[in-house]
Amino acid sequence: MEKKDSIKLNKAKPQNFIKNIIEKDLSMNKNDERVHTRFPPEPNGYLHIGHAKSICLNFGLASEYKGLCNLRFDDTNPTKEEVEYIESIKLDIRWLGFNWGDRLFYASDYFDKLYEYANQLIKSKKAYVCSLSTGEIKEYRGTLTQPGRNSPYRSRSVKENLGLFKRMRAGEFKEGEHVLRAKIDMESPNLNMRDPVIYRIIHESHHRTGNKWCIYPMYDFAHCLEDSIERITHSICTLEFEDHRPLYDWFLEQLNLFHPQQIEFARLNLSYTVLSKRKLLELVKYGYVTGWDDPRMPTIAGFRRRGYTPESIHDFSERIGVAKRDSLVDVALLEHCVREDLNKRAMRVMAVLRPLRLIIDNYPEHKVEEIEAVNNPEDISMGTRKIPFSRVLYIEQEDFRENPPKKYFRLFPGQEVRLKHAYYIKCEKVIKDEKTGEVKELHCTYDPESRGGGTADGRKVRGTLHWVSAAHSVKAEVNLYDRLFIKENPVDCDKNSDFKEYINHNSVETLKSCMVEPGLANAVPGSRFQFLRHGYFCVDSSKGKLVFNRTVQLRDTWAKIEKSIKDRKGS
RNA sequence: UGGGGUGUAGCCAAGCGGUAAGGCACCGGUUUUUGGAGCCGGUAUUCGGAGGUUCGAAUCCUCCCACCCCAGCCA
Repeated sequence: MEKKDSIKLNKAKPQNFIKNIIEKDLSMNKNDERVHTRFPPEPNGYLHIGHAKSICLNFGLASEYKGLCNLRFDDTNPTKEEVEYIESIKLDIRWLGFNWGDRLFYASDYFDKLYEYANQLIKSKKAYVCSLSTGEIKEYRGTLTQPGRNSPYRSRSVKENLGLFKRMRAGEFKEGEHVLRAKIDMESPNLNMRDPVIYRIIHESHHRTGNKWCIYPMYDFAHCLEDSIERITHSICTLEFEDHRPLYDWFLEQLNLFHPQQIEFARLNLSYTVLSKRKLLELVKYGYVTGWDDPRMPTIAGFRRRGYTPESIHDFSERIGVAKRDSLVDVALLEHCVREDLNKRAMRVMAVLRPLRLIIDNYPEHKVEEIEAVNNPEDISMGTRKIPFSRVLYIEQEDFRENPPKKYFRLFPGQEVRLKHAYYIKCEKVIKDEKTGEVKELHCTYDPESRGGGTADGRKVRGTLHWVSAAHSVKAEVNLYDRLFIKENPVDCDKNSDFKEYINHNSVETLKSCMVEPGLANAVPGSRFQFLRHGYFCVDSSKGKLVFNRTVQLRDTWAKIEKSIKDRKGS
């Protein structure tokens, strides 16, 4: 009994090290028992599934502990940022179902304050204007194994620094002429502490502050202060910032400000794709994909167009957990998450992707019947619909074999199968192209007593095929997607090769002559369906044409059996 | 040969001195008008390795090994 209860509890509340920290803080009354997180993207690209993990984490933690989560654009570098990205990021977060309320902030909102803090550091002799060139700064910094050397400008007077910094701001200098640096320790084993640059001159217009500024704060200086200003309690970021934490803490201590806690977790890696803005940008720029929202892209926009649901992405991010270990999550888990979600929600329809004509010889020529079909066997409340049935149908090419392999229980000469929702049919004759030998059409007979898919004599058939009535079906285009890369971890390559070498050049197959049941003619863009026995598909918005994108295939046991038969033969 | 991290099944991941959760994948079986879904069952004598402490170690100690991150005026 007791064991059962504890299992239930674990299931209901999976733990991770961040929750442990928060719960400990809460129990010690730290931060007045507040939990306040933030999601701080730089608007320099589209969000991907790795960001979704961070979004779910930050907003999820806030809601679980009755706290708040801010959205903050970390726009401290005008050379890389664009308004287009801001809009896409907001859209993606909303689509995921999160709400930042009235807490939308920008780092650039704090430029005045940040400038004040910098002056304060100068006054307390903790910052100085350095006039070394970029190359010289690098040289003075030393290496991983050798300590750095003090800049000759390190001992400038407070007065001189104040004056120079003011003139930097006034635009009196060219880019690179001077920087403001924190005065810490050039011999620190942590490179980040060797007098890091905290302000640099950039003569470029900023998307929000225009030409008001020509000096911009660096991440390390700005981020901790932004967090502090917003009274963030837990500042969650990825592992590569672990080395920056001492600096994060240093600024807050020097300025004696509210001190959020930085916590680092491992970023998401997903098999058979890449998750870095730089690499995704390359795919877009060089035309490997059609854009940031190409359904093959691991971007949130891509998954949306692919037919993924926000719920499935939440579920995924819950299941992968949060830890500090570098990991490569199997994309099969993500696929499982959408299947599970869509299985419960998607309406079943029949669509023949590669049509093969089938004529029922003993069915009256002009007769049309309306067959009732269940919309979703997982959810009877979704009701039923009528589908036309007639003498000439289309079935799937792969549902017929003239010479069936072992265990094949679809249609072949002499074999009886069921047409889903309709009748039993038996294959009587195969018409082939005389020259190519290609199967052109099938002639079958049906059992009028089997309407609805069962017979009075109770005889069983193994196979059930989907079909559409030729005269009533609607033509559609279907995009079948496969993984974008052929290598599980495309980034794992030696120095002289590139991740692009592992691109799967057959990652999309477009079928232009698919036949779908008539009810789909007016399907709304974005709506999702299960194509019976195929997978989940969603309507892509495109002018005039009916286009479906395959979200994910159904599990295919037969494909596995067939493969194992082939493998056995081969060996 | 500097510093910071991380090693639990094929892939994730819990575990915090009391005798290895859970999910995905995989393999059986059952059921089925989707070769889908469901249901039932199986899969780590052992936690990177070697020592040590302890009645008892994945958990504590010591040494070793492997992998990741850091030398932007990017974030």
